[in-house]
Amino acid sequence: MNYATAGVASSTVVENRDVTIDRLDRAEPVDAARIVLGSTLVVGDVRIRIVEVEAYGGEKDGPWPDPASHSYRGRTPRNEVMFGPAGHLYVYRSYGMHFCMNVSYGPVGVAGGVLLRAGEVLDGCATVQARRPHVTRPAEWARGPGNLGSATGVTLAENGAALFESDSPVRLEVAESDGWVSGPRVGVSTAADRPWRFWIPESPAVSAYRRSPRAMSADEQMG
DNA sequence: TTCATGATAAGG
DNA sequence: CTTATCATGAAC
Repeated sequence: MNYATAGVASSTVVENRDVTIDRLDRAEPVDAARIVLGSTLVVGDVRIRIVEVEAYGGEKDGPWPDPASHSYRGRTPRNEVMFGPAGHLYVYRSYGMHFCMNVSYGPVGVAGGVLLRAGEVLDGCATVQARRPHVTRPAEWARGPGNLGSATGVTLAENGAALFESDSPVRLEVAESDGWVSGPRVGVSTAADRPWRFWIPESPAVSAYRRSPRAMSADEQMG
């Protein structure tokens, strides 16, 4: 895929809460995605290193119009969290059966979210294995956004959780990733070629790229 | 490679 | 009411 670009990050230091929230509040979509990539998601005794994310923008009239975003057509009960303060968890039910997680970014009133697509289970393996009894390979426990939701046990009950508060049921510990790659987003039927998917190339938990069958290719658009 | 699954939201 | 969607696992 010729969309791929790459970069190298600077450190592996875990940032403090206020710095992280401030960075997310001011972030553009691709900045927000790079902040979240490489961080550790903590739910109970389960710790998962996020190795694949996608940036989603917001409203048609906002700073990052994105027809593939749930918030493109305005505020609804489902996407409310995307419009709230940065650093909160937006959980949605995908295709009626899976729970997928996003990290909100941008100032209050401006919608934005980073979809968590895959991760490596660092701790709580027994808990995850119990939730995913038919999956034996650890690399596949949290590969794909629906599987990540399944591995963590997160549901709509955790929607809106403050990811940087110590008493939150879902938390995020931000650290810089060693390196990253970007390419087109998965599964979206519009703006599919926008290179807003980011992943850590050496990770075995990165999900396979699967373009939406409804997404028009660049060639088709040209006629 | 295609299909069933089935909540949420938009459009007729 | 009908159709599309930030997906997955199983069937073909």
